[in-house]
Formats: sequence, C-alpha cells, structure tokens
Amino acid sequence: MAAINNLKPTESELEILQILWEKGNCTVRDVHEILEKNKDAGYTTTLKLMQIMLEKGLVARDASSKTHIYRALLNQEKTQQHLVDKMIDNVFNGSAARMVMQALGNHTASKEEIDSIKKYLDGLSNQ
Amino acid sequence: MAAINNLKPTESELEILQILWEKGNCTVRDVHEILEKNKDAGYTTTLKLMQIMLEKGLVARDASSKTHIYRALLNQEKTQQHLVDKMIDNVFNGSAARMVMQALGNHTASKEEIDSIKKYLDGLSNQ
DNA sequence: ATTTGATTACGAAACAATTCGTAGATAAAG
DNA sequence: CTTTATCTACGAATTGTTTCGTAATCAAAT
Repeated sequence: MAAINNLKPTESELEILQILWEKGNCTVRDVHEILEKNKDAGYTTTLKLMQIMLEKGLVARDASSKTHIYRALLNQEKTQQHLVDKMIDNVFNGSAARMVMQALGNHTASKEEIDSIKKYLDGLSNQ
Repeated sequence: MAAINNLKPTESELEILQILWEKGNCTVRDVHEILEKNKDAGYTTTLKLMQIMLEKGLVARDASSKTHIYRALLNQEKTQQHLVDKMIDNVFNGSAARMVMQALGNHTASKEEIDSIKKYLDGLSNQ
C-alpha cells in the first residue's frame, strides 16, 4: 500500500496524527503515553493502529533500530481543509458562513480570537 | 431504544437527517429519491437506515397508514454545534479561530459571506 | 549466561456501519 | 377476483475499525 490518497483518516488515526503533527518524530510509546491521558487502551492497540496507518501510507517510520520512529506523511493543513470542507458540505449544506457563526456563537471563542479573526477577514476582503 | 442521547449520527444518518431537517416530513421514498441524486444505493438500503435511526431515536414516524412518514427528532442546531465542537477539538487542537480561518481561507466563502460574518463578529464583541 | 523488560508482528475477536435480497403485507389497477 | 406495484420487516453478507492476546526478538541488567 502507499500513496497519500487517504485524506479521510478515522477518528483514532486522527488522534495519532495530531500527536505526530505536534511532536514530530515519535515512537509508539511516545504516542501511547499521550493518548493514555484521554482514553484508555492497551499499548498493543496503539501499536496496531500505527502499523495500519503505515500500510495505508498515513505515516512513515524509521525501522533501523529496534524501536521504530514514526512520522506523519499526511499534510496537516490539507487534511484540515479537507475535513472542514466535508463538514461544511455534510452538516451545513455548503454554507461556510453558517458553520463559522455556529462555531463562534457558543462561547468557544475568546475575545482575542475574535479580534484576530476580524483582522484576518480584513486582510481577505482587501485583496 | 430511545432518548435523544445520540448526537453522533453516522455519515449516512447525517445525509438523511439533513433531508428531514430541510423537508420536514418525508416518506422513505421521498428521502431515497433525493439521496439517489448524489449516491447510488438501493431503496431497501435507505429503508433499513431509517429503521435503524428509528431504533436509535434519531427519528420518529407516523405508521398509521401503510406508507410511514418520518421526521427528525434530533435538533439541527444542537447537532451542528456538537459536530463543530468535536471537529475543533479533534482536528484543530481546540482552536476555533484556526478552524474558522481554515474554513474561510480557501475560496469557500464569497465576499458577501465574509461581510456578513464581519457584521456578526461586530455584534459579538459589542456585547 | 540468564533473566527481565520492552519492543514488534500477527491473528483474531468484537463491534459498528453499510448494503442488499427475499418474503410477506397492503393497496391500486385491471 | 387477480395481477401488479409498492411498501415494510428482517436476516445476513460485507466491509471497516478498534481492541487485545500471544509469540518472537532484542537489549539491558544481573
């Protein structure tokens, strides 16, 4: 298997990808210890997931030493874009604006965040 | 089964919910004909899905005549909010702002949409 | 050298989602 | 009344995801 075709990681895969995106190179144990904080699953479960992700081409690994070192192959931004687009389509009937308002309406965003979004929008419309 | 506990409809279920949210009351055939436009699946597949959704309490139906009439039980806004929150958490490490910018950055939003969002944000921060 | 501990590989079970075929019921058309 | 079409119910196959137990390997510690 291979090819960076799969922009549709499963939920578990996404959890792992997020860690790899943030931390860079990780062993299975690194990833597992972070995952453990939020959910409980055995070590071999994490291992298996990462092995499957390898088969799918979502990650690559350096297997030169006994303890393998993994890194993400999927691009973070592209994946995020793809998932957001899908949600806009699936859940908000194609209206980005509706999603944005829904996201910002409910105390999810701080004043600072809102200000930074405004600045961002100003930049957008002045182009 | 019952209870409006399930805010996590599957993808197929979401497709159906969207139709019910928009159209209101629908027969299986109504739903199926709309679904067919975008995907191909047999009639009994749609039927089965809706029956499962009934068991899960996602929809209700009037079965007084031979052809049953379905309606959504899940609240559209709450479901949208839940899914957006989950995405912010799962995909954007908890930052609503990052998601919004990602959503708006890529030509997904028209000038009009962006303007309406700006107005919306002004309303928010003046509270 | 032997034991201990951590690691990978692998198969399989458990679960969930999707798809569809078939049968039986009901209504409409002839 | 009989045929035809449409509908629901249901079981089962298929596919995908998640979980974990067990065995084999290797390295470090004793």
